[in-house]
Amino acid sequence: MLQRNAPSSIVKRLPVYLRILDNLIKKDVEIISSRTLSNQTGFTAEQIRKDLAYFGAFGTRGTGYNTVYLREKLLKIIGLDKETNVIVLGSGHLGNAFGRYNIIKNPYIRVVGMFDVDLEVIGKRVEDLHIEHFDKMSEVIKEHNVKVAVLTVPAEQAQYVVDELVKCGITAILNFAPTKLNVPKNVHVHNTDLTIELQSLIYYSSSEEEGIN
Amino acid sequence: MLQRNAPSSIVKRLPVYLRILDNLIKKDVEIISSRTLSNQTGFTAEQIRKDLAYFGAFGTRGTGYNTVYLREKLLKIIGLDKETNVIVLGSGHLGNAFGRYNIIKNPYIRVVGMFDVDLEVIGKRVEDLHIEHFDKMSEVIKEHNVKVAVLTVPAEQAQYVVDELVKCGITAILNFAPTKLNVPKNVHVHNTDLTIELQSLIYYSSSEEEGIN
DNA sequence: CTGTGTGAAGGAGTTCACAGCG
DNA sequence: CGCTGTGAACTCCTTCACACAG
Repeated sequence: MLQRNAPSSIVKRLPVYLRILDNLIKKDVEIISSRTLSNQTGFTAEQIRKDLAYFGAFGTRGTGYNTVYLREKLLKIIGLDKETNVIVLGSGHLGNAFGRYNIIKNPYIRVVGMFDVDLEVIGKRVEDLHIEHFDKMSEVIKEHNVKVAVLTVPAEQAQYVVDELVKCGITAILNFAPTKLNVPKNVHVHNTDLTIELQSLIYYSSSEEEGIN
Repeated sequence: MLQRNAPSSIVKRLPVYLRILDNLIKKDVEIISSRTLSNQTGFTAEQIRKDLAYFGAFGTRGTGYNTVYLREKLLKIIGLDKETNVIVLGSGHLGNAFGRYNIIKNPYIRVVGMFDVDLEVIGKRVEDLHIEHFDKMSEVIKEHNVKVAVLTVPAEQAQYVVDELVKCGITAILNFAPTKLNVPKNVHVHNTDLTIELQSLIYYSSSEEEGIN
């Protein structure tokens, strides 16, 4: 049942459900229907039911989903039922933002290291962390059994850093560097390229304008 | 030919091609084949050809694509042939990172305003900008004919800010706030939620581990 | 009688295979 | 002969329609 090969189209929606459940539980809502979830997510109710049903029958017919129960199931499915340690590579503006970002204050996810090569920033404090030299990376990865890394180094250094990460046993990388990373098949990379996001958005921003080239 | 309703699956790849072309042109490469582009992007060669052919026949059979010519076509298709002005809402860590990010040093895109409500940060300098109060937003949007906004405010304020943006004529929003935005159909929203990215990545990070619940 | 769970239909996007042009 | 351009096949995902359980 709890495979790790669910369609990515489903996987990327699971955290959305999780967040909404967190909010609902905070407001002491005990039951939620797929229709209400639909309103809050923008996904269709059928799709939400299919997504959840993919992992098992978590709802009650005629009633809906128990928020607390569903949340626990989702945590387990995603792998957030136990704390996940993460490291951040690169302490530029983006890495820094990431190290301080709310994400991190998420109870499930903990940043256990930030690394850079710039001697000027090494030793500086970001929240309760000190920026360390890349050299220390493998040590920290072993110590905290880290499997997930956030990559915010310049494009030119990205592949080198990734090769090191892979050697250290990292299996999932959130890549902000504007370049294609080559990794073994067992390593997952999510690319989040701000330039690309913005540029593809610009395509849509000029809808009303001229038609022909 | 130059519609604004190309499949989003294609649109999101266009900026990737553009970046590679920029790099190639910098190295004085004049011709590129879909196969080589495939190696550099990870997309299949067929897909690349389909993508480009969607907008017209830009290549030369038996040879490949002229880098400079293709780049110009892509710029026009995306809408980057003329400078695009952008504003950033929220000057927290992420907004700040964005305001300073390379993106911005992209010749096509210019950040013409950063806004916040926190009196402590208003007036501060980010690169060559001063953070201004939200009140000034509509003025700046009109002055620079801004259509694109980057939203990095807290989730609770996001919808309010978006409603204002829409009133001012913004048609495309890059949303980093972890919440669903309600907008008219003619406004495009791209959601980039760092928590969600990271959480869905964690799903894949634990692939080797236990199987059943 | 409400809302979930799900087979079946439909649609979108990708891959295949090859025709067409330089 | 090489590489683009493209119909056709295929795969994946979403939507529809409804059976089914509380």
